Amino acid sequence: MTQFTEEVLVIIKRIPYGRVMSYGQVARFAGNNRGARQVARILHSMTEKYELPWHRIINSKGRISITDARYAAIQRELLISEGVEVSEEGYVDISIYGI
DNA sequence: CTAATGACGCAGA
DNA sequence: ATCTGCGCCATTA
Repeated sequence: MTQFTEEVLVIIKRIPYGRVMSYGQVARFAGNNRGARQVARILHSMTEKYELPWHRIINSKGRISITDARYAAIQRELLISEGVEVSEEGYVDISIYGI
């Protein structure tokens, strides 16, 4: 467990309800402006062990970036259940729901 | 040790 | 909007 990982977990826990952040944004907040990929991998492996709002993390284009269609669908539903508008293609208006 | 991989990001075309 | 190439870096083979 690196310090970066802990920082990332804390940052994600602080994302307010109904808002979203990008991987790169989280990485920068955690002190590593180039750690987007690491953030992605952390979420990929830690989502079931920690109670994290992992669904509030999308890519910088404001789009759901999960390759696994099943999980992508789940994330979309979770966001919608929080009042976030998500298109069929998985797009979110970051100018509204972004940080 | 090298090489491939990927829930990413950004600049170009 | 879509696609490509490059950079990045921990993890895995």
